Amino acid sequence: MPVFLYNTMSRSLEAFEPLHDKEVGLYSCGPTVYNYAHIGNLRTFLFEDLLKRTLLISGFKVNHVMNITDVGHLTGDGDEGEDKIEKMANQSHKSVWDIAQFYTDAFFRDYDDLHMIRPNVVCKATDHIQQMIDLIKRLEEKGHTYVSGGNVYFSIDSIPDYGKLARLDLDSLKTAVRDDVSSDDNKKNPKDFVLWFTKSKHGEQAMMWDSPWGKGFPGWHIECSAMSMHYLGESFDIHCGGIDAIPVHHTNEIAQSEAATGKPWVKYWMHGEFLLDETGKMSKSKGEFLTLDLLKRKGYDAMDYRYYCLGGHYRSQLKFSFEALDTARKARKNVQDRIQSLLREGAKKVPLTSEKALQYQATFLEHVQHDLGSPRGLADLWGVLKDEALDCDERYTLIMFFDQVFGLGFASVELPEREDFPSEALALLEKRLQAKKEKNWQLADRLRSELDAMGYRVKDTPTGSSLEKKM
RNA sequence: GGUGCCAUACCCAAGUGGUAAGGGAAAGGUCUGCAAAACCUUUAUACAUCGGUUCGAAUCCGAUUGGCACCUCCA
Repeated sequence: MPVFLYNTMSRSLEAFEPLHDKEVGLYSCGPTVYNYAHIGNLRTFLFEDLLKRTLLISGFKVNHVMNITDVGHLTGDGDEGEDKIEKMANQSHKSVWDIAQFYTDAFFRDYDDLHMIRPNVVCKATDHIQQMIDLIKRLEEKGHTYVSGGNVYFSIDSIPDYGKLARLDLDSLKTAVRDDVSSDDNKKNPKDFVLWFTKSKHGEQAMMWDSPWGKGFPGWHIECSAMSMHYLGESFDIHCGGIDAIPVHHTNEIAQSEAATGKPWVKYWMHGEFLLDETGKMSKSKGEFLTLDLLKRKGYDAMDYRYYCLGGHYRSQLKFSFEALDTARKARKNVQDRIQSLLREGAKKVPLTSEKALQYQATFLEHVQHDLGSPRGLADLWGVLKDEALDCDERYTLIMFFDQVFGLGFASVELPEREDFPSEALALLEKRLQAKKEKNWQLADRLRSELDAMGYRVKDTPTGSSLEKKM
């Protein structure tokens, strides 16, 4: 069963075939480390993790490279722009290196919390300045560049197919439509973009390097081209990122990469849709800055957010709300409760042999291999949890198999231990049991509400009473 | 102005031309001293509207209405 993926380049579903049999070169656009990631940023990384896990379970070997943008990502265009990290450093009176390190660390804490499998290579832009300079030199030799106003520009008119990924109609595009972006008069074509800056209105920066064009710093797009080719070769399989990267960032990456090598660069382009909030696109400046840390402070688990994201397809916009997150939390908890009751029955992993179990496995794979159909996969999970034709071991085994794709940590679900509860709560529970025996319902009910006030729910079963921490 | 996407039950949300997944919520029932939990059952003659193609459309085409994103900060 092949894996079908939606390729932005062809705007259609394609059977996935890597360039080199079962080895996949995967490059994902990493974070710009000037601030915390918000949960919308994280959704894109979760999509990429889902992609990687789906490829892994389908028998591919994945070589995953992700960049860290720690220089060159400007707040605006041309020499108007200010480096995002430099700006943050100035505001907080820290060095740019400290800022980059701080937010890189914060990013990977979220990454780990969300059970995302770390990339094989994480590369920082500032460690690959030489590769970028070399790439710009190649472009220069082939006549794709010009120097104007002190900066090196890529000339989009030097290639025949600029904008093919986004299907841009160059004649009808407006430039600088947004109020906060002004056009750059140094450009021959307003769509040209900077490869190397030596001039910035904001003057000397902390991050500057010598180059054949003078002391300066790289443009934003060049880092992904230089590093991806450095680690994955001049042609590789999959490049992914957020949907916003299509018209500019990825368009420019393709232009400069293919102009430099003369070869097709990336075989499959994949893009994750946005997570929206009530106001529309999620932002770091307006409204509540929704970080994973904030969700955790509000009492959610990182896995609640992961479950929430899996419930929607990666190519659909998802409108975030705490109500929706509550739903995901409840659903995930219900899954865990069911796993616990399987464990109570002594569930263990076994080889799957029954026709029914194998059918579930095949159906699940078909769903996730169909352009990462995680919502269908979750429905399959519920099917397994509820299907009494499966025995306890089969169900447990299937759940563990599915979780290789979900990454929801179901393998670490264990039976709750009584010791998890404070002794005073257990003492109250014991007293209530006694009161019940004596048919002292008043006392029993009072003890139950006391426990409730402490945050514990009493569950009476035929075999006795137990506690459960309320959410 | 250009480009792309979306409108499915109370809410979230899948749907790959063949007769509407799943979750949450709610209601009824079983159980219970009463609750809670658990378990069972129920909840879309139909997928924004109007046309068209087809034996057959939520799925394809066109128009209309409403919403969103992008067009050099952006995941």
